[in-house]
Amino acid sequence: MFSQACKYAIRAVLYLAVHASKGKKLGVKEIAAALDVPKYFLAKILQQLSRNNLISSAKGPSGGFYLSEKNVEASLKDVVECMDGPDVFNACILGLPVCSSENPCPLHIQAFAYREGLHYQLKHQAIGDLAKRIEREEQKI
Amino acid sequence: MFSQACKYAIRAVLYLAVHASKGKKLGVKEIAAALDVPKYFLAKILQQLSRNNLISSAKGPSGGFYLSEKNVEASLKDVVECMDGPDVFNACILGLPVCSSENPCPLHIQAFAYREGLHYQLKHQAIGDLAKRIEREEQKI
DNA sequence: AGATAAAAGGACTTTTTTATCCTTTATACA
DNA sequence: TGTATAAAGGATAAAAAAGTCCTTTTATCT
Repeated sequence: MFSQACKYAIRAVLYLAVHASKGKKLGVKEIAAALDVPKYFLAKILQQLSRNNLISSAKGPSGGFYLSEKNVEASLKDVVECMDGPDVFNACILGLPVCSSENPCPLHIQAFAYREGLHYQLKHQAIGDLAKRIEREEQKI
Repeated sequence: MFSQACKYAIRAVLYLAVHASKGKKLGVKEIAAALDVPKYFLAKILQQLSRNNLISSAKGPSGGFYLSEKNVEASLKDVVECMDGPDVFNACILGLPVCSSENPCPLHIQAFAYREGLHYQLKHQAIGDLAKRIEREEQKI
């Protein structure tokens, strides 16, 4: 479903949402260690998220990554599309160039409901709200 | 979700279910042309499916691929697991090593329905039945 | 101003996936 | 029995994804 980079991105964003803030930035090293993820690869991913204004960063001593108030309002759908492109939730499950409700591939019906469901959920939940649930339920990231 | 090889495999199997039979075998070349898929790559995929008894084949003149009566009773879940391994429908969407209903990742609830629903549908529908529907509704493969 | 810390960016390597080609084996049929 | 046909199998090539390293830029603090 998601590329490795996208998985790391989602986890990093959620980790930042829970553990960082403008006053408490986190460096790549810390995040990579906490998530048990390759450090340099994660650095690239955070760069990309930062360039696309999905996370915030500061250089220099006491610098690092965090989520601004604006960032917290975005959704994981934005993160996913930033990493894996805009078609993740629309592409045909069999890779057919044309596949829609009018012109469905043999698995369209089976795949549509579920994919669309995930899409909807990721789209309509703010990262900040998700983070609150994660804290409340003490979920691992 | 599925690897390219897996997508080709699903399409090839359905194509055989609709267009081939023991009395009317199809060669790689024909199938590849019909599906607009790389020929040699498809050959490898058909080999693998054949080795795992998900499709049938015959060498020599008037040889080719087809589905036996047994093959037709299998499900696309078998095809998918043959190509992408047994964990496709169980693996955590974020790649976490432990992720279950008891110990859910932050996206477990959202993803579970999606994956499990597709899994169920692919598992409980025989390839032969799917093929009938494809013919009836004149769907593209 | 100088030293240090951390992200940004570019270049590169490794691994995996996708795709191609060539040789061998099996079989049908004249 | 020889020839042609088609899958099976092995080896390799090309492309994409994952992962690493090095240099530059920006900021902080003394």
